[in-house]
Amino acid sequence: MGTTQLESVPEPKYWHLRTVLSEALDSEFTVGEILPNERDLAARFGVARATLRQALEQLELEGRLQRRRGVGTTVAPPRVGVAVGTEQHAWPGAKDDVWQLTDCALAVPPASVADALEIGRDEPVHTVRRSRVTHGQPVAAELLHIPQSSVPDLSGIDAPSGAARARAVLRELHRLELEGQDSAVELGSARADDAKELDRLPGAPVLVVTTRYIAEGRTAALSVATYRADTCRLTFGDSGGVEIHEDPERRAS
Amino acid sequence: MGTTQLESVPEPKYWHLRTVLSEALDSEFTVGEILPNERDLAARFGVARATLRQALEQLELEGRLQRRRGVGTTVAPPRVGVAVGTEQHAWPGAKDDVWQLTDCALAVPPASVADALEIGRDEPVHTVRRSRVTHGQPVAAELLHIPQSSVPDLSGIDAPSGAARARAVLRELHRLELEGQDSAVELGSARADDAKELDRLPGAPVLVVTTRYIAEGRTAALSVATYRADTCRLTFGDSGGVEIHEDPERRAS
DNA sequence: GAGTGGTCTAGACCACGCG
DNA sequence: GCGTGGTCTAGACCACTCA
Repeated sequence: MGTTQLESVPEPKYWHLRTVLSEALDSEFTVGEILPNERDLAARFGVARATLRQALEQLELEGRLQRRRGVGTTVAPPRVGVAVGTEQHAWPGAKDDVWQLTDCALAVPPASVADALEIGRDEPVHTVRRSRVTHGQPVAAELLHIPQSSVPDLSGIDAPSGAARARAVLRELHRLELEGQDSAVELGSARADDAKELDRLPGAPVLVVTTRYIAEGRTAALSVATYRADTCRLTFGDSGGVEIHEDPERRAS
Repeated sequence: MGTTQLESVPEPKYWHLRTVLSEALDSEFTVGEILPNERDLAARFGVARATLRQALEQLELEGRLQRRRGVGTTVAPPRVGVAVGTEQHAWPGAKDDVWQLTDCALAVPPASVADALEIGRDEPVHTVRRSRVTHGQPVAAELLHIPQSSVPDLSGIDAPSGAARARAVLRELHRLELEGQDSAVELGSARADDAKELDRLPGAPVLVVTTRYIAEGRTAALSVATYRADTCRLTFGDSGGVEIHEDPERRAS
């Protein structure tokens, strides 16, 4: 390890502070423990509160800290591994699915969704809202867009909205044969409604997972799932959720 | 771009500003165009520079803007899709691999890497450094950790380091039969050296992809790849890199 | 050297959770 | 009502790029 040396160009205070705090978290704090408040910490390190906050923001982004207004700053537990892709593809809402259905509505989607579904921009689609909870914590909010052509036989469904309607839409969707799926992950920021569902403030960093479900040679459904970036590690592949715990900043290499 | 309007709303100024700027980017700017400088923009919207910067930071996180010290703020192109997982698993460095080998060294890895490789914490491993370039831009830096037990037959390799040695190590690794692999994605912040390679400042948000390569019933290699979160969309599955372009903030839903 | 974004300060007030 | 983190201000200076 031992890398701390004089540098021709001094690093920013907040960055140095981040390192110092990070090491303190490793050695002197336990998960869930409450840190001193920001004003005290800033005074202790002899910096302005804004500078201290910059360091805390970094650490929060890295999943080391959790801050809550009106409460305080606590040491975060290690990120939870959340399986988002498995070897065997499956429709959303298949059995042993971890999502909770919350709502369903028929409406015209944003243009980007219409384009991905390869439908007209004025064509309404069924949009199922789901949420995902792990270890008692909300980790993701999802909008699942299903064009009417994928579920043509929805007659006899009387529920105009709500979880009952969502179940009916998914049941219809499952009649199609799933031919494939692919996903993309990118960084985003939580809109107000997602933020609320994820128990975060608007603008909080999220990992946006966009999944296309292919059936009958076309995109039969499109999922846009918003995961809390601070608490989640998304796992893909054979052994979803199993213990890798690589440190995302790799301080000690 | 509108002028001095900022009506009193319950939402924070910087958030509203972000929305206003985002809409202006959609309608009044083209990719690569230079925005007015921060001092002018702040004055135009009647806010302090720090507040304006908070809005710009959000937009940069979302991949809408690119800021460079000494130069200015420009409108970013859409994120590039980067394939990081395919249906057919393959060793790193196999043919039609997009990575550039830069270096290789034998050293004791960080504890987290040793644990993931299921080796002793004092055992040295070969660490290959690679970088990935797309469309002329650096998008990722990787450390590939290979325990000595995976490449037992490295005699006759004289190069003590450098790309030549890296090639030799990978060639040896390919003699094993790859049985499986799995990946995890999480948010991190760039260390100084990765930041330099990615042409970003330290602490820049990155997507850290950790991949375990399984051979002979154990973890034969561990890759920790750091992707620029502002410019990349990581794709998994059948049709890596093909055109989905979901907006990560989904403004218009 | 001029102009840009990046860092930092020392304050102020606000919104929220909880007793 | 009090303490917390969240927002905001109006400055200052630094580091960098480029003509």
